[in-house]
Amino acid sequence: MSIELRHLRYFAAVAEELHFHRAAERLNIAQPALSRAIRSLEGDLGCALLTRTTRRVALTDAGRIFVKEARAALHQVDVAIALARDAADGKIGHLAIGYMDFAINGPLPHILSEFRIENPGIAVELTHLWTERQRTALVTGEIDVGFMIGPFDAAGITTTVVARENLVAVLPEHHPLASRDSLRLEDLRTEPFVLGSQDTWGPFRRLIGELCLDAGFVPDVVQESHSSDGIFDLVAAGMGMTLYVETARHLSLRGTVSRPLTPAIAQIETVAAWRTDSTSAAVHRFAEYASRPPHGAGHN
Amino acid sequence: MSIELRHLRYFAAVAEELHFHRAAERLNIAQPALSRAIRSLEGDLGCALLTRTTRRVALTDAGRIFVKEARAALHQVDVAIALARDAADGKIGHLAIGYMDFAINGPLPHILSEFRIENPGIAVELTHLWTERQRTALVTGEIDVGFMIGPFDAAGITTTVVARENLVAVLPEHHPLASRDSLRLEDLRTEPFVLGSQDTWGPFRRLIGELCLDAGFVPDVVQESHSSDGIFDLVAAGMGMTLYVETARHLSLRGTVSRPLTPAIAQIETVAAWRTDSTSAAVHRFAEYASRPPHGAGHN
DNA sequence: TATTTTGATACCTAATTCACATCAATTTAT
DNA sequence: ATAAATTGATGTGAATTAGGTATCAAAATA
Repeated sequence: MSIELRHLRYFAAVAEELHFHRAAERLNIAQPALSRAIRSLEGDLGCALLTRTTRRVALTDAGRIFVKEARAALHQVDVAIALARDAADGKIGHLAIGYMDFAINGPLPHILSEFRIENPGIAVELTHLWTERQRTALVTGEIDVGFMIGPFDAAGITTTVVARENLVAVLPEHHPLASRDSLRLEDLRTEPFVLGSQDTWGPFRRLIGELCLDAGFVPDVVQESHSSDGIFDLVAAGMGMTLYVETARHLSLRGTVSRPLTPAIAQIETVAAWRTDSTSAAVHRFAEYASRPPHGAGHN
Repeated sequence: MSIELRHLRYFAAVAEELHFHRAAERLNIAQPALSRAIRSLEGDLGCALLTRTTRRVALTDAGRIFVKEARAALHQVDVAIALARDAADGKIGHLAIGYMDFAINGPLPHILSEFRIENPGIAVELTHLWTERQRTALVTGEIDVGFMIGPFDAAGITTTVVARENLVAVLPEHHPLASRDSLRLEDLRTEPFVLGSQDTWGPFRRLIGELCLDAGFVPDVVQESHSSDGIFDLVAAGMGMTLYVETARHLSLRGTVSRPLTPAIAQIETVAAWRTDSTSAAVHRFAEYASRPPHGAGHN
């Protein structure tokens, strides 16, 4: 009735052997079945592909062109099959990742570079999103994986902690307190603060607020910024000081210095999160990398 | 057992509708058959293409990639079918044409240009071959169509006359006889002749020989050349004169002049020839053009 | 003239595909 | 909360079809 891949496979074999018996042997079928299949194919096409005398088989012009195109079609099917399997194995695919500042300045680059080297077939797309925004992005499928401040509880979302860091105070380079090796939170009672904006840095702002309250004061926020860079620039400009995660040490080359807070009053968690019911093998594969204990530059 | 186009067609429909019942309707089959076919496809692939709840159907990553590739495969099959049919109709194909000098200086360009304009899908390959050589080339399939001096009789070869021309005498520009409007063959009795070489211009040489003998002399051949250009160059250089078909008038801009032979003692036939049993639709199509009566510049 | 080669045909069997009826799970409506 | 509707999966029997064996017919070869 209609043309199937079987017909193409059979015809390709006949076109190569130019001999029904040998072609049938190669296809592991009997010669009459092959003869009939080819005739049926010709019938469906409405044109002859072969000229057969009882002694010789030859391709017609149409046959010559058809084998070429049919082979291409068969190859394309093989490609489709191979790619589907690779995709199922998570060898190829697409991954939309959302991240916030602590992640990109912390564990994310390392996780990402390892992942990309070992999974070159997976295209990764990075989007900067504040923690709260990632919640909806995960649910809508806008992103497959999110990196945000923990703890992060949401129905149907699985998380794993990728970093657990102490806080540091970040001060202008020439600030009086910069001469000390470490600081207590209470020492900052009267200092002007530069912090992330309330709307985009919600969870971290709330955390800072609680810690300061525990230390017996309300921070005097003199400036806000949406970005880490903005905050550091303001600190460097002497507008005030800020609290950040340890990793900020790496960034202390812009007129700021960072000093550990002692005692270690809080551990800031950065978590990776993805939909628990995700069918994406790429996500599962990535989740493994995110769940590995941090290597090297960790702090213990 | 093995993946067939049916599976791809079915899956493409499901992937578009994301609904088994609607997809089945579009495919004109019942829903259970579709469900089973897709499961069988997934089994063959060894991976899931769809996630189905009882209420919702969604593509997996593998499914997303597989539809794309499967669609490409289906398209390639359609292309194969369309091209095979076009080839059978002679809309596309390949044509190897052999020609000798009279043809390329005569009717061939016109036939060819009409043919190529109206059959842009057929690739034409031209080969210069002397008449005798075309006989074997036709049989071996080296060429599909030949243009040569007629009559041309060979088993299994069909011919059609594409030109029937009178002879002209071609003289050096300043030759005494050039002053006359027309010449009789007898006038050339004592002239030196430049003719095509015996081995490659066999039929024409024999013809000239017979005509001269009828006129009561044997031509004094002082020079030979394999090519028309070579002959004309030798004539222009004053080595002698030659006989050629009328069409040579078009070429009389190289120090030669041509004068009709009167009375018209011979009609030189140029014929097109092809294998009678040719399966090539391109050949049949071309044969139509060759068999059309010559237009325009003909002589009657 | 006999033999071999090779594709086509006849006939039968086995596998596959499909449709109908039905089920089970889930969502929607009342 | 319960009934109804939606939707994909499953069971079963029927029909189509692909394949195998035996055989034929034509052409080349000895």
